[in-house]
Amino acid sequence: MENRLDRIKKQLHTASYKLTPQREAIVRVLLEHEAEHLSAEDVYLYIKEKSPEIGLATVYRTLELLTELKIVDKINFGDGVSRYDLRQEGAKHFHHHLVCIECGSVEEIQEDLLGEVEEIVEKNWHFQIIDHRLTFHGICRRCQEKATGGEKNKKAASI
Amino acid sequence: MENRLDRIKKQLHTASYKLTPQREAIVRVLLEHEAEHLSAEDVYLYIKEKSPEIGLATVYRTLELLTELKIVDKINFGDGVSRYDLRQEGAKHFHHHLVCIECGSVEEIQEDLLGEVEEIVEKNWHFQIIDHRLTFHGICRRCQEKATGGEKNKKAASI
DNA sequence: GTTTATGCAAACGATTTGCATCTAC
DNA sequence: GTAGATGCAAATCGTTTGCATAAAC
Repeated sequence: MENRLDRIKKQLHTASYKLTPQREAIVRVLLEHEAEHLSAEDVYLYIKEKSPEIGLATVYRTLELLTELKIVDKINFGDGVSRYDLRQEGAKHFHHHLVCIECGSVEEIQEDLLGEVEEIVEKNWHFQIIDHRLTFHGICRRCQEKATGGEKNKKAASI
Repeated sequence: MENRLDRIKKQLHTASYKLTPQREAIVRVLLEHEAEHLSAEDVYLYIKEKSPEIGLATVYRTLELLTELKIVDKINFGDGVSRYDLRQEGAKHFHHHLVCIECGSVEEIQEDLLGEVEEIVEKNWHFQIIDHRLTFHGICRRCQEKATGGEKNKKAASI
């Protein structure tokens, strides 16, 4: 974990960006909450606990910076908020997501399942693929089990 | 085309929504600009040419309505604007998109290329898929040709 | 006639920006 | 010392909402 932080710091340095405590704090929060899909506001609130003087604008600016450097990926599940996801180290491609339309949970698939599909697209559409976004909308395992158990929970979350 | 409009009108009627001229105008615009990926503002401007008294709020409300009825799909390419795409008649799934990071053009893939991938996901992740969003980011054919100084690549894109 | 839809303007929330101040280098 | 980064507040932009009026049924 410490290694990973250091490597990100080096990336910033290499790209000649200054290493401010705010930037470090933001990266730390992302590392500590890797499984969640934090919005800028989420990151801001986490940091505020320890460093109350940070500004939301700085969070936005830093997240944009990290997106440019391909350290994080900016995703949008259609709810009007951008979320920021640490990219797996060395990952060429963005991972996939499973969004539950019942409970809103988001699961990640790290494997790249699109190899064959991309070959087809590159060949038949003459499109040179650089990255992809794949999200499945459906019912997660927990909600499936809930549904078959008792037909009560109906907290629809439409996208 | 006229048939399609009528069928959509019937869908509205069946769901007991009123058939207002505004709603019809919005559907017409969507039908006339099927290849584009119109934002609410785009739709608004197109309609304004012929019916200047329409309000932007009505456009938003109608597009939301059409999304609920699964007549259109709401997409987001990450530029902060929602776009609305007519769904192919009878399509169970959302079509795929090819977004060019050079020129910003958006191409559509109507075929469903995810059959096998979805089987894998349902089986290995126990996730019941209802719909999907798949977007490839890369370089479109035209921009590739531009980059290589006009290298010819005449193979037909057939499937 | 009742219910639903509309248009307008105001409200809203997420994100961006201008600017004076600060800080990493 | 200087270029770049920050914090704050104000501005911006897409979208939603309240409400009185109008139109579809």
